[in-house]
Amino acid sequence: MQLLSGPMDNVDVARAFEELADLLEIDRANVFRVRAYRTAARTIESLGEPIAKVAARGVTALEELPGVGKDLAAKIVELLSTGNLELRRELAAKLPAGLVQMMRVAGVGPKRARLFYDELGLETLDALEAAAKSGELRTVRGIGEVLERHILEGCAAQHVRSTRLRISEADAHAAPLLAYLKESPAVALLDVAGSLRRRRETIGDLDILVGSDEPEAVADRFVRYPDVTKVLAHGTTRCTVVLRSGMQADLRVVPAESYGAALHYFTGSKAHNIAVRAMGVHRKLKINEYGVFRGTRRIGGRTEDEVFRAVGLPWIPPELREGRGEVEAARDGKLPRLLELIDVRGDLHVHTDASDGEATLREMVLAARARRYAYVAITDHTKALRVVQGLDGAGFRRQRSEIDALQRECPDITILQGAEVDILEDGRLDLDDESLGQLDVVVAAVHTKVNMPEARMTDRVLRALAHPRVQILAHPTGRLLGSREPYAIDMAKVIAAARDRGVLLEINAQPARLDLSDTLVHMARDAGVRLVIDTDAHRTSDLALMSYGVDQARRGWCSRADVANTLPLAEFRAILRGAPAVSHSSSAARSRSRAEHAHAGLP
DNA sequence: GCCGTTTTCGGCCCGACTGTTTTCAGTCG
Repeated sequence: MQLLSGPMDNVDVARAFEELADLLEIDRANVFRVRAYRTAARTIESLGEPIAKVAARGVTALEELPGVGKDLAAKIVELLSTGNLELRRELAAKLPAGLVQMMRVAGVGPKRARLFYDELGLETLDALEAAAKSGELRTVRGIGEVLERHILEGCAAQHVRSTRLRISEADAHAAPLLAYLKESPAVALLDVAGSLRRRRETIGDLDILVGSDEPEAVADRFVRYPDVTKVLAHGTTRCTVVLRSGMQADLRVVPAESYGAALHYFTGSKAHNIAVRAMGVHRKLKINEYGVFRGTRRIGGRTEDEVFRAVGLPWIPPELREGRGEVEAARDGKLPRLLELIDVRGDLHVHTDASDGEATLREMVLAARARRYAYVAITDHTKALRVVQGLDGAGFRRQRSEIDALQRECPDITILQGAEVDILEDGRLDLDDESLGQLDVVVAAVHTKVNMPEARMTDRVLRALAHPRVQILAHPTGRLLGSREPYAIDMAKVIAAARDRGVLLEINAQPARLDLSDTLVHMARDAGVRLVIDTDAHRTSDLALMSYGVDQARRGWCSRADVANTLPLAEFRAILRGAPAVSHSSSAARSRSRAEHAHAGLP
């Protein structure tokens, strides 16, 4: 952690607490004290609003956060006001920062890092690597030839730090592995668990659960999977391997009567499991991956539902299991009824080869129709985006007549003409008002000059939202997972402006974007902002990405009512900002009505 | 360091695997 010039955000505060937890662990502090710092770090990182805002409401507001008490609330205030912590300075004075780096090496935890420092004086990762190479490490009690080799490999891996994969990539790796396991007659039950089942936007490793009476046979088949490059652990109920992609995969095998308990346990998250098990403790129950036990008697665990029921809860969808209040909401009967893919009736952000799409207007519309959508908005780029050959006013007028012709051919889906209008550097729109007025849907987005300071970027977007024709703000933070951080922008202000002006905020379903993030979705929903889920499709196959957007909306606690493109067309148009009181063109109205009946499965 | 449907003190989720030593500590999830 460094002293920061600007104010600390939630991630900065969470990282500071995590680092403190590492240092305390090396310092042999009480394990529960260490855990308290980690719990608070998770709470803050997944908070729906800036921690500074909570702090501004007073120290009591901080203490109301789960896992934050008097002491940690004071430390948050200290961090926000000074950028550092007295405790951290004290620990740093006696423990080199390199010890925290050493803990990142697989096989090195707090105990060994401390041992290497105390006995060999190792202070950095490089020193650890050198000691492993020279054989010096083996003079430490508990370190043999094998651990020395593992640590050496771990040091090398630090230099090519493996990153988390996008969820779509993890899906692509998981599917063939699951199919391979399913071929074995020993595999009775099979599910992916972990963060992939919770549908997190990025995935660190694959967790696979099998129900079987022949665990050894399943484990043996798993480690023989052709894509396995390394076996890290090979036990009877648990195996860990590294796949050719560099991704780690864990297998756990349990008997069928334990399957639900194991699925719950391995789905996580850790914070969620701790919350559920704590409820079990109150009821004098022991919950582990083998079942729910009262004393030695198993009282449940064949299904997940039995686990939840044992502690008096309804089943909680995996997407909500992040320890962000879902257990309390379930207890109070306040879980949202999450939307589903089948609820989506249209896609409102679709490109064609008129700008940077790969398919023609006709191909995209037919592909949308094949998904049984009631409506689709064609939203090509405007001309300021030079790299993609956007359209100007004349271009959109030409496209309108093409759309009208195609609409006559395809009465069972309503084709809306829209645009993804560039928000210029000063917040003006890249299309004249008259042309904007001709469009059915106006989607606005920032694409250029993405490195502006926060105040200017925020003003820029707020000015665009103030334009009466802007109806949807696309990929609001501009992030690209793994390659570009979100713009510096005050999303609390953007959300408030969207609410006040009736602008819809997009959940962009592209797996590299998933923008808004789950916590921002939650924050927007709480503020009463309506969302739309769009694929930003540039080819027909992209329309299938809608499921990733739905996953993200579910992680943000959205029900159908929170997402505008679950509405029938007439209702969707009615909530669009600046919508006319009565619908125009009678032929369009007729075709809309037919399309909606088709979607609802009516004659 | 947090927290309260038994508690303001005394708990805190729970187990598997590995490498090492020879009964277990450390790490990991």
